[in-house]
Amino acid sequence: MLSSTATTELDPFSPRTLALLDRAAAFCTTRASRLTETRRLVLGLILESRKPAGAYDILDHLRQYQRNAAPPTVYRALDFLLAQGLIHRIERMSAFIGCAHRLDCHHGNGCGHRAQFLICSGCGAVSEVEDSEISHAITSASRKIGFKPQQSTIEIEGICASCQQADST
Amino acid sequence: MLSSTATTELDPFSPRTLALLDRAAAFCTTRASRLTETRRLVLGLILESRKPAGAYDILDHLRQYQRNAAPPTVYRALDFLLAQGLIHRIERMSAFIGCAHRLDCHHGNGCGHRAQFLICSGCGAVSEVEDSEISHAITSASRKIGFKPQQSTIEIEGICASCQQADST
DNA sequence: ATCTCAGTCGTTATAATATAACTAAAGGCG
DNA sequence: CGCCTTTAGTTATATTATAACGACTGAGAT
Ligand SMILES: [Zn+2]
Ligand SMILES: [Zn+2]
Ligand SMILES: [Zn+2]
Ligand SMILES: [Zn+2]
Repeated sequence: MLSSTATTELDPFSPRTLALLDRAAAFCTTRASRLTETRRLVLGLILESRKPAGAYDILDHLRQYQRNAAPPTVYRALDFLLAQGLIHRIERMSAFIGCAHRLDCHHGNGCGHRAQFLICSGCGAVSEVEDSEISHAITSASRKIGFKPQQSTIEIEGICASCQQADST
Repeated sequence: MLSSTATTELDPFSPRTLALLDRAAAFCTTRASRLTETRRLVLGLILESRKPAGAYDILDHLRQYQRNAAPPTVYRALDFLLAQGLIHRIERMSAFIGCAHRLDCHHGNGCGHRAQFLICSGCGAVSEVEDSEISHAITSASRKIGFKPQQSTIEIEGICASCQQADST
């Protein structure tokens, strides 16, 4: 599930991932939270994966760098990363992806967001979008019945643009 | 997790549930699918529960009526009921609820629908709604990036109306 | 009537995901 | 340093879900 583009034992990540990890480190500094080595490795492994990474996939890869890693090692790191908003959990897949918004956008760090996820059943890729129309519709539908929404899971399964092209050839 | 309003060993369900089971049986007849005794029991147990029922909760209760029920017994019944659209799986809870639309509405049986679920973090109740604004927003957001949506998981966690009242007293 | 095939179910074992509980080490701070 | 909080190691276990295989059942076909 995780791609294997590791270069060295000591610094396994691609330049892109390293840049994102630097952003994550800076972000954690501003929040006075600690991106420890284990947490950084877990985030890096998630960012390297082109598909959502399962906890035990992450564990397998983590063990290349920390021999004695165990399930709690990974789940604690995941809990931390979720709490910081650096990753998302995809419920339908029991798997985790990096937050595109937190690490990739140019709106500045720390702004909250309400994301939706488009899951391609062809290639398994998941893309994160932030559509205000969906968010508003959810808020308004909730209000209609007196429900006070706090957190949403929006996961849309279907076929991504590139898989549609691949099919039509 | 399941309420215990069973009346007799042989016919454990409330009048309301019995009526819904009758509808389910009629619905299955129209589709030439078989609502067997085990499947009927599992659906009944789900309908009796005021909260989403986990597979192993269902199993515990099912064993009162079928001593040798095992996990596959329940999961097979759940697979069938999901395929018929008689229940939904709530991903965030790994649990199952009856489909309000299929069994309760007056639009006639067999019409598909795109439901959303409001999960109360106070009382654990889940209500199913069908909001076209949300559905349209999802379709339109998907189209914007060339994604072809097929199936959505929309789960909104928050506080239901009655829990809000309870808090404010 | 019996054959056969698909669908259903019983049974056992195991896979996959996640957490509890306790101990030890590490880091911030007076 | 000594104290306290956070983080991590370790073992065991809980929770959710499926694989695999054989037996039974019931509806048509021969
Ligand atoms: Zn995000
Ligand atoms: Zn795709
Ligand atoms: Zn429904
Ligand atoms: Zn409530």
